[in-house]
Amino acid sequence: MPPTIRDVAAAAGVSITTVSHVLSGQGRISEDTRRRVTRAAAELGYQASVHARQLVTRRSRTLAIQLANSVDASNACALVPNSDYFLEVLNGAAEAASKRSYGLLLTPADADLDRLNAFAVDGAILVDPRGDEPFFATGWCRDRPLVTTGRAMAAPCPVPVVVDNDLVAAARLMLDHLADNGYERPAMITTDTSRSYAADLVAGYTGWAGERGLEPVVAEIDEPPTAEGTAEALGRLLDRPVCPDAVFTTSENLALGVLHEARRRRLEVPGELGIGSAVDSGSLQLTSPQITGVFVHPREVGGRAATALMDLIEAGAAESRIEVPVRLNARESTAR
Amino acid sequence: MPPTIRDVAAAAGVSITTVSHVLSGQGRISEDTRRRVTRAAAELGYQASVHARQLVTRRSRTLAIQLANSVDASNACALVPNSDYFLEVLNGAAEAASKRSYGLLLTPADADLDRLNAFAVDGAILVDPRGDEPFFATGWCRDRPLVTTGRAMAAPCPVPVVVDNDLVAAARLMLDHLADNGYERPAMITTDTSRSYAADLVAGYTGWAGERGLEPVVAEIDEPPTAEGTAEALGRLLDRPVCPDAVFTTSENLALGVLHEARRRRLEVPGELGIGSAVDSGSLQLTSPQITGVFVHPREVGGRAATALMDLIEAGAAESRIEVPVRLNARESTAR
DNA sequence: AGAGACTGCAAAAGCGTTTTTGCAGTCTCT
DNA sequence: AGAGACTGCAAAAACGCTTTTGCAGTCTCT
Repeated sequence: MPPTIRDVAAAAGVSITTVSHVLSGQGRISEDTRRRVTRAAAELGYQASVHARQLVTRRSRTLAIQLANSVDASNACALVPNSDYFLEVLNGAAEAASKRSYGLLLTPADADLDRLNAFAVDGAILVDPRGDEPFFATGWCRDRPLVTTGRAMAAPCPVPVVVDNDLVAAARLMLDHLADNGYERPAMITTDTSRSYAADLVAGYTGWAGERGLEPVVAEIDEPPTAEGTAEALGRLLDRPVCPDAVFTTSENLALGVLHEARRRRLEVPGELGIGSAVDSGSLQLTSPQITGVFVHPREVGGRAATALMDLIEAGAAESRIEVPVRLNARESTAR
Repeated sequence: MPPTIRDVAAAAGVSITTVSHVLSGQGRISEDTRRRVTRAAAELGYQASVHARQLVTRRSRTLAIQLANSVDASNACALVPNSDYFLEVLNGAAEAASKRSYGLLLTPADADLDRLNAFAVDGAILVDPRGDEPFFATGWCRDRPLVTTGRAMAAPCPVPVVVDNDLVAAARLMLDHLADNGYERPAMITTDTSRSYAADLVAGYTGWAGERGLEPVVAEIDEPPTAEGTAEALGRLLDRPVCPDAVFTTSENLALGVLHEARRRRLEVPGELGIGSAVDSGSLQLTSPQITGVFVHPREVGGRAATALMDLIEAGAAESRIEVPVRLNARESTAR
């Protein structure tokens, strides 16, 4: 049995109150007593019980974080999807949390309300949720603050803080860039539009096309997005009577899949087909040609979300909508 | 204030003992009482306090996990390094933990002992640690079990469970493959050899070279490994009087960097230079040419580590050394 | 019919902290 | 010298559960 505060008090010849005060730097304690207690604690190797402390302070300095829990290609659950974007959001959140001595808890992907409630967390960050996650159930969000990245479109209750990019504008940025480079018939490949980022991008695309009198051409692929599904979607687009001359994808992996399939079909990129990804990533720079993408500052997204959540926990308030800017990184795949 | 067990007891007209027993399925309770309590709990929206429960059970069903906490290229701390390997280990651990209702806590990268002790975890998984991490301090590992992936070479205390690949054999597998394909002067590029996987690979390489009477040529690059550092290391190797005809790297990112630099130097791969990575990854299949790698089953590594840790926590015992097999995935970068 | 087993529930003892309150004793001032 | 402020510490009340123990009352036997 590890030593308790009582053992330290006995060893130092003081009350447990005094021990607590010394170790937490509270109260008025004489220099002499302070030294005695500190020494006794060190000699016993005393470490305050986290559980007892958390019970009384009602804080755990832990944030739950759930990344759009897709199922990966091998049908294995991926708590952290294999995507630079989520990884960067996670790292941004981790960095911000770390600075204020918070930890990040990856909750089981398939956990229901009861299982979620078994974890001691002060709040949760939901990255690109749909809104049907158990975190939105009253039993969870009544007591603990929630921050989302992207809007939870199916959420039954309002969320106090939403961190988001203006992805409608991002779509326009990319499409204008394609038009500037002489592409006349951009098509779009998207994943499941039940998440707001995909919905926004599609909305941006259809709006833009509408203004120009173009017929919007959108191929939606099934979850989970696979290389085969992407190839098949590209095939559907290319088989149309009026064949698109550029493809705009909602994620980096789709863009990589499109490039791969284009190469297989001996389509020249960027000559015969332009490719642009709505989410930039380091991996888009390692291809040849390198792929154009919209950089959405994922690290900042994660960081702002974590910071807002901690503010909500500690101060009870935070900015309710945080918009992170986007930037187009033009590369070879759209330069003809 | 959320309802407590006392509120439920009052509403159902029973003692708190009975409420606890009903909700946890313990003890002998009549069907009628059971229903009354269940209804009262549901009506009040009662959720047992995690903190109180954890205090008395002394369990949090949470595992700390720390991934070789390097610093990434931009000098930002990366709790989850941008590498398929770590991501897969993490997902493997998450999946295994999820199955048994455990969560995974990413602890602050720079946390000292006191800050680590502020988190309620039942044990920790250290992925490729060096041994100087605060988890190895007596104040931590005395009370809680520890499992490592790879051997913590500088650890002050023995670790109850180590999950590892036979990377000496992995190196030989790759080198034999290179020799079979006609490469005669393989060189090696490695990261920091203070982690056991790099040390083992280097040992495997020098042993293999010694047996064949070859002079081992090893370039070690500084932490953190960058594209520039890799390019520079490759340059050093190529400038030697006897120029290597193949490069064996300790990680996927090094291999990608080598391929990139080789292309820049107009070196033909695999013709003039063979490339093999000691750690396979999905990204090695997206390059052209695709890169040969040794698949080390990272998902299984993470899964076995988490399972062993949970066994240690619940049963107090687990297999002490777990070896995960390796497999060579030969691809275009070594096929001449 | 009486002994023993069984049933259904409550009382109470923790679990190990934090924090408020209170109380002697000592200082400082007029 | 006496009032008031200040100092250094302890007592005790939470925090909200789990779990052991005990105790009536009811059954089941011989």
